[in-house]
Amino acid sequence: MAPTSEILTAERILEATEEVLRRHGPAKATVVDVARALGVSHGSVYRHFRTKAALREAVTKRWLDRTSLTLAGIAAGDRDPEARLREWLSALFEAKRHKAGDDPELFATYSVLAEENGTAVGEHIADLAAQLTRIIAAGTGSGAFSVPDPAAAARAVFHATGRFHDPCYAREWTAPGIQEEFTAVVDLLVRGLRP
Amino acid sequence: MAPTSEILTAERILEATEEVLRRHGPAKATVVDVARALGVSHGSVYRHFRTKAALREAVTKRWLDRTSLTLAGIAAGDRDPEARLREWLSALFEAKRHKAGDDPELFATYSVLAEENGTAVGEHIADLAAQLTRIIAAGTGSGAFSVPDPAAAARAVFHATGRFHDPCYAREWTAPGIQEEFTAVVDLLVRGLRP
DNA sequence: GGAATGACAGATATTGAAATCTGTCAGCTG
DNA sequence: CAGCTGACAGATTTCAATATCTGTCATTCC
Repeated sequence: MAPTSEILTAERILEATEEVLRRHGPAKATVVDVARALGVSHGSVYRHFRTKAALREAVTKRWLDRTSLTLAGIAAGDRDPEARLREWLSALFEAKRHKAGDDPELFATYSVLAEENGTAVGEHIADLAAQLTRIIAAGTGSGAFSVPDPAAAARAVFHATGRFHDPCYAREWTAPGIQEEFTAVVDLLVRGLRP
Repeated sequence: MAPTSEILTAERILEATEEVLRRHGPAKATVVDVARALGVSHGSVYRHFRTKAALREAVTKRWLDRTSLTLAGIAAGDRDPEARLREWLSALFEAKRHKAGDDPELFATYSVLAEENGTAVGEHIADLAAQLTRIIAAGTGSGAFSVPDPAAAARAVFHATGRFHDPCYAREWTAPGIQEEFTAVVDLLVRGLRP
């Protein structure tokens, strides 16, 4: 089960940590568990990550980066900016909603990790805001949108749609009518961006 | 300290409960504490409130109603709808921000109460949304706004400004630049409401 | 010699017994 | 007799002893 033959890398530790977090949850996942899963002593884990907090932060970053990547594909698309904006926001909502709905425990686990890694989350949000900025800037270029500051508008759009991507609202994502709420907010924002 | 002379009313119990919650916090405030503060036995409290949960819900409702009342004054004002909308949203944000900033512990206490009383919060939100609906409907009447469904638009505006009134964002209300973020979101929404 | 180990000290979490609390109700009291 | 009390059973919380974990480092092992 635990291949001691392979070299111990940061990558393998991160994978084992994700598995331990999935199995035990954020409160009970220990460094000793991770070491056990890898068939090494916990001292070896500390050779690659200075503290438990650093290990958890690295796992959090990996998780956040995976979402960023999917959305980056949409942001870089060639559809007209308004459609791209709607698609991007829908994709973000869909992704979050499915993660929360398919495996609530795992989602709760990563929500806890996100809570304790404000910095990593901040960078992730900055990354997403940058993607939004590119879409909105493309819109101002093509005349589809008209805003004084695309970056500020992007942050505003991101904040205004928080209800549909912030984990603290996860429990409401299964409520009936949530899709209509989402559409209503996006429609209002898109109208606000147009000339 | 505890005037046993007066008649024990639901009102007096609610006041004592607020005081106990303020002193001990939501986790340690017990029905026995409330009874002690009133100089009566805890059995008497149960004569007015069937359960501890019912008592806490009543306190929550009172607290929420106090906010609703202040805002109702603005919603019923006679300024032009756009100014009234901006004023109403600013007042909501200001009220929350001050409550959270002036006495963080009390705010945290009431946030916990709100968490456990989803129904009361739901009614409060419906109430606020109704106030917003009145403002927006006035705007569609005067031609300041143009929306197909004022009630839906009101909900959308309320949800889109969640970052500036939902307790789960309280920690960000002291961040520098929050006022600019607020203005950016409100500007975007107001533009979206205009014809 | 570079990577891994495991014993260790201090910090944190778990556990189960004791204390407190919730909700009820028969009876007291004014 | 309407309102209040206080004893009670079962649920929940507290607390201190016990166990586990984190992070270090001298030592071991290829």
